[in-house]
Amino acid sequence: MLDIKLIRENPEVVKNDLLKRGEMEKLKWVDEILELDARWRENLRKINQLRKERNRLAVEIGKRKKTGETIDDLLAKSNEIVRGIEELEKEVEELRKRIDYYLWRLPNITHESVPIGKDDTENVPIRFWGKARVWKGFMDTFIEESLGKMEYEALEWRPKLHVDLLELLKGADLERAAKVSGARFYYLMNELVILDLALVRFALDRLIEKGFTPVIPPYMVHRFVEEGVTSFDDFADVIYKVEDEDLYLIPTAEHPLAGLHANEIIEGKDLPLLYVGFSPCFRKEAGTAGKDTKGIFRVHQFHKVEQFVYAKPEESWEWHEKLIQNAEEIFQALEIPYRIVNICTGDLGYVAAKKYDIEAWMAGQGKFREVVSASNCTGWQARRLNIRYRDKTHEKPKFLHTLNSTAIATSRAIVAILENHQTEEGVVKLPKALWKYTGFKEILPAHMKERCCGE
RNA sequence: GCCGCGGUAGCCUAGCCUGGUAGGGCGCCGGCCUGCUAAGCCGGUGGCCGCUGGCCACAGGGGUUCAAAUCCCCUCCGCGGCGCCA
Repeated sequence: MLDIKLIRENPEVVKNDLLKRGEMEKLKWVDEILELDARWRENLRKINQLRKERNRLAVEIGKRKKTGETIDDLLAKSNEIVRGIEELEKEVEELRKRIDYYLWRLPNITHESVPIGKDDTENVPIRFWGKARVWKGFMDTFIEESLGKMEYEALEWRPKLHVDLLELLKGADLERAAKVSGARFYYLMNELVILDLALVRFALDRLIEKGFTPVIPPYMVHRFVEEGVTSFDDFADVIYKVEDEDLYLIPTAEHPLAGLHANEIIEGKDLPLLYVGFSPCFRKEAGTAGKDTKGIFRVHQFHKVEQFVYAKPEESWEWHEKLIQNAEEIFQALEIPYRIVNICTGDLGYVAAKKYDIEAWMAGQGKFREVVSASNCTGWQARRLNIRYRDKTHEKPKFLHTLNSTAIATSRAIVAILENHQTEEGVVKLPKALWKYTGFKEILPAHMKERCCGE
C-alpha cells in the first residue's frame, strides 16, 4: 500500500509510475483519491468541531448536575449536536471506505532501475553463470536467450525432458496423483524424496551459516495476513481457502514470515531481521490452464526454503542484492547454469518495487525457466501489516522494508537437476554439494538398479 | 470443549464495584543543576486533521447514555482449572 501523503503531495509521481506499469485505467484513481481525500478531511474537520462542542456540553452537564441546576436546555442542544455528528460520521466512514478501496489496490512504486516494458518478453537479462549443455536443435534459441554471453557445451544427443526422466527413474507417479487429487499433483517417490529433502536441508544450512534464523511457520494464516502481503488479484488465482474458517493455505513461507511481526514496532538496533523459512507451498495455479501441464514444474504443492528480511529503508536495496546473491550461490553449488533477469514494469506484479528472477537453463526443454524470485517490497507490505521500527523509544515509528527471495523451491530445482545433470543413458549425476545430504551420488534408471536407495 | 480470571502507551501498572473524558513508574529524548559521574528537578515521549488549535485512542466490534476504560452483548487472544486426545 502506498502512503496517502505521497498521493496528496506528489500525485504526478504516482501517475508516472502507473504509466510505466501500463496501468492506464488506474490513472484516474489518483484524481479520485485526491478528491475523496479532500472531502474526507473537510468532514473530519467539521466532526472534530462538533465533538469539541459536545464534549464541552457534557462537562457542563456534569457540573450542573452536581449543583442541582436544571440541564434540560443543554440536553436538547447536545442531542442535536450528536445527531449532526452521527450523520457526518456516516459520510466519513463511506469516504474512508472508498479511499481505502483504491489505496489497497494501487501497486507499489517501482525502483528507477526497473526496466520499462509491457510483459515478460521485455524482462532484461543482466548476468549469466555456468556452462550450459545445449543440444544442437536448441542452439539458436540458446544463443539468443543468453545474448551470446554464456559458455556452453554442444550436445549431439537430445537430453530428455524432466517428465520422461521421472518416469525412467520411477521418481514420481503423476497418473495416480491425478486419480487421487487431480491434475498438477504428484507422488514423489524413491530417490527423489531423498533429493527433495536434501535440497531443503542444503539450502537451510547455507542460510543458517549466513546468520538467518531458521523457521517452520504455520501453513495456514488468517485473511489479514494474505491481504497484507499480496494483491487482491492473487486471492482468486493462487490462494486456497479452508472452508468455514478464517484460514488460508500459504502459497509460500513469505506470507507467515511477513505476518510474524505484524502490528509490531521493532527496535532499530535489531534490524535487519533475517529469517529462512521452510514450508510446503500450496497454489491454485488458476489462469495457467495449458501451461506446463506435464511433470512437476508447475504444481499445486511443493516445498520451498525462503529468505525473508525486515530491513531499514536505507538498507533495503543492499539487501535485495544480497538475497539474489545468496540464491545464486545455491544454484552455483548445484551446478545449474542460469541467467539473472531484471523483471520489467509490466511483469512485476503489484507488491514488488523491483524483482530479480533466476532462470535456470533447462537442457531438456531448451529454455530458461524461473526457479528463483527475489523481491524488494519496500514499505508496501509493511504499511498494510503495520510493521514499524524506531531507533529511540521517543521517536515516531517508521515503516520498515520487507524483502523475500526463494532459496530453493524443490520441485523446480529437481527439474533443473534432472534436465541438466542427465547422461545420455538417463543416469542423473548429482552435484557434489548434495552428496552428504543424499547419501548417493547418482540416480539410476529403474532398469539399471536392483532396488531404491540401497547398496 | 466447559468454567474462572485477565487484555490500558515500547515495557510495567492505577483507574472499573459507584459513568464525568486516562494517572503513575521504567526506558528513551531535551533542558536545569553539578569540578566529573551518579542522584535530583522541569518538560517531552500513540494516531489523525486544514496543526498557535482540536479530535480520536483503554484487545476488536456493537449497544445503553448528554457523557463509557468503567454498564450490557458478541468476537478474538492470554493465563489457571476441568474434560478430551496424539
